Amino acid sequence: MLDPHLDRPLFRQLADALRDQIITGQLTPGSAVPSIKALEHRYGVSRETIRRALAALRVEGLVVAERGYGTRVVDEQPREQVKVPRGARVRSRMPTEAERAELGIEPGAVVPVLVVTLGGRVRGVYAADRVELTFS
Amino acid sequence: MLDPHLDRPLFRQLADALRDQIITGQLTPGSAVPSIKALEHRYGVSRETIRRALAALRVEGLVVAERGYGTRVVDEQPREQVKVPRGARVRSRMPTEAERAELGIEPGAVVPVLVVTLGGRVRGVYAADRVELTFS
DNA sequence: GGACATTTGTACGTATGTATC
DNA sequence: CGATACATACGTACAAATGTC
Repeated sequence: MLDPHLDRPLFRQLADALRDQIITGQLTPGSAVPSIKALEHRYGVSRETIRRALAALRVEGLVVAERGYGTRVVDEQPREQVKVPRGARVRSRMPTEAERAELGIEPGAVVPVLVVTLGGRVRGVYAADRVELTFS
Repeated sequence: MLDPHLDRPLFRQLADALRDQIITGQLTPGSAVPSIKALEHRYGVSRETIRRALAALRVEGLVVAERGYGTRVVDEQPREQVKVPRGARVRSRMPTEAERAELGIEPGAVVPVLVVTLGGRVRGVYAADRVELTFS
């Protein structure tokens, strides 16, 4: 399955394989990703390789890890519609630690924030996986 | 400086220290972050701990790593102003690999994308570190 | 509550590959 | 070509959180 001789790093090959399983529905939202130990046996690579592959998927926002429990495919939540006033400007970036805490972004989840400003003043900071901005 | 007995993991303490140096201007945009070896000596922790700290800062979009050269503090670019039409909706998420390639997001950089849709159809996908949406 | 197995998190060591200077 | 610097990948050990019996 994984080929150390390919140009692509092993952990990326593994991430590709798992991503494919998520996209094709073999791993469904909310379901558990096989444990690190299981993946070690399944793919014959070391723990670090597994962990880096899972870390890459976390960065893509596809999975979240929970200590003592396991890693699961993210279950998309219904999004709140947030109205953006005229004249506003919108940026997106990664949150600071303080923002993570305030917005309740789970440790291990990689979620951008949407920042709405009006006249240079911040009007709102939103976790990007829970809102959709509307311009109307 | 770093204290293994604190509740906070070493690599996060180190990330905090480096982030502080960036925010306070001791490490200026575009300047080099000390090399992994230098940081090993400076803080007395292992290479992996250093790398995880730097990885955390990359996830925050504060630094980028360049193989064979080093790690440097990101230099914020002037942002293109993109007008959003009435009725549009905007989401933000992490890019797919294909989008990364298309938008020219460097490997190792953690940059969200802004997705503008109108009537359910995608009108634009932008690298979040290079644009600001305006609604007027 | 306590004991235990499972699972992820953290942290160290070591070796090799690859790109830049 | 050599030195430097980051990337990948193996191994090991212990800590911390969770669930089960």
